[in-house]
Amino acid sequence: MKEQIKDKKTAIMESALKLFTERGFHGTSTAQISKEAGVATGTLFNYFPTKEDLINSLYFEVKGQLSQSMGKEIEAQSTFQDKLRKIWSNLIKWGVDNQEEFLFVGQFCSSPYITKFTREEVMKEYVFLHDLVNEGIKTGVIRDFSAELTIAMFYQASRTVVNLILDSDSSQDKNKFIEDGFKIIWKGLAKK
Amino acid sequence: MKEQIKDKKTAIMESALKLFTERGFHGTSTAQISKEAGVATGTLFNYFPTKEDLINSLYFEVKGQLSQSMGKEIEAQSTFQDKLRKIWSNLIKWGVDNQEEFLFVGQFCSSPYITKFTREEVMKEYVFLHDLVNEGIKTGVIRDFSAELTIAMFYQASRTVVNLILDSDSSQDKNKFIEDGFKIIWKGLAKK
DNA sequence: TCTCTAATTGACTGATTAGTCAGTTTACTG
DNA sequence: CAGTAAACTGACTAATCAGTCAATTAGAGA
Repeated sequence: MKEQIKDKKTAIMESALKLFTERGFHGTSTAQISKEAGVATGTLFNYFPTKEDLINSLYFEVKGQLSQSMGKEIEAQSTFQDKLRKIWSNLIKWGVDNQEEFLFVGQFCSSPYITKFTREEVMKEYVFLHDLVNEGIKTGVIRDFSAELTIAMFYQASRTVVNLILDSDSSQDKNKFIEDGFKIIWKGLAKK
Repeated sequence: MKEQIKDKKTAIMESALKLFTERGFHGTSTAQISKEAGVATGTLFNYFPTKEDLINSLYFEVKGQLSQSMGKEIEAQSTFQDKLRKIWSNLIKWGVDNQEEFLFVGQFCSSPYITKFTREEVMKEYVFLHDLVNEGIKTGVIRDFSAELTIAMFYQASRTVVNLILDSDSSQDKNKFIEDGFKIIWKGLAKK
């Protein structure tokens, strides 16, 4: 039964994710979500007391996945620049490979749903990025701006590149965007 | 009567803008909008055949305002860097001074409402930015990346800074964010 | 003042919404 | 097998939705 539980719950979350990115939060009804998941309406409310709970759970789930993908194989990188480069490509790969999740995060973050509390709560998962940036500043590899600004500029730049890739038809532009995007943000942040 | 028309129409648009940023598109009903505007429901549908028409009109209106603010006093600037610097501060000033409009644009652009067509349609207003960037590339002031990438990185960086300012309590951080943000994006884009 | 036209109104409609709950099925235990 | 607890169902509800339209109001010209 444990397996069943997970099956239905994930089915609901997957359907919700798909429909939310297609039609928006309020544009998607709980009835549509349960139908798409092949589940009764009541089951949805068994797992998520309200629709807003579902949206929030989805956001934490997706942000967790993103944060995990982001940190992959960083230790294997020797220089600070290589580490940042790896995070850069991890972020972009995640966005391109998980288009729905990527769009969902964008939608959620620009929506009135997100509170300052939620944003700060999620930020906790990015402590290691914060530490890395502070280390880079201390060792003089990157310029001494506030870590908040540095991280935000870096993260949003990666989102910009993903959006360009998703809009672009040609797949050869893809790598150019990734390379050139990093050139821009790295030169902007690096000390020399 | 001409005056009346404009009064009611703008009242509707202003109320819609306010409520959309507070509660999202689907989260705001046409009844709420008309009530807030001090107008009957029927009047709203007199000016905007459907709710989607209202949202779209609002987007074009707001983007027009933004594009106008962005280009202010550029001719007065002599160097290319000064021009970009002016656009940078214009963009940020607009976002900070027109918070609702700023958030609305963000919400709309990340929503499923926006089509590739709408995005391209709005892009036409930014031809002068495109020209400026191409000129910068040709004269060797900025690095030779695709104008699309350059503009997107620059524009999104300015949005990032506005978001940081809106989240920040201290007003002395504000100028620091604007200054440092430009340092980052300029060094990233400039040739030397 | 009267007339005509266009703007405005808000009660109304059929459809849809988030969420409920009494009853049914399922799977495990003893 | 019987007993039980939890998962699951879907018809149901009160509220709300986008959009309509017949009736009313207001202003401009004669």
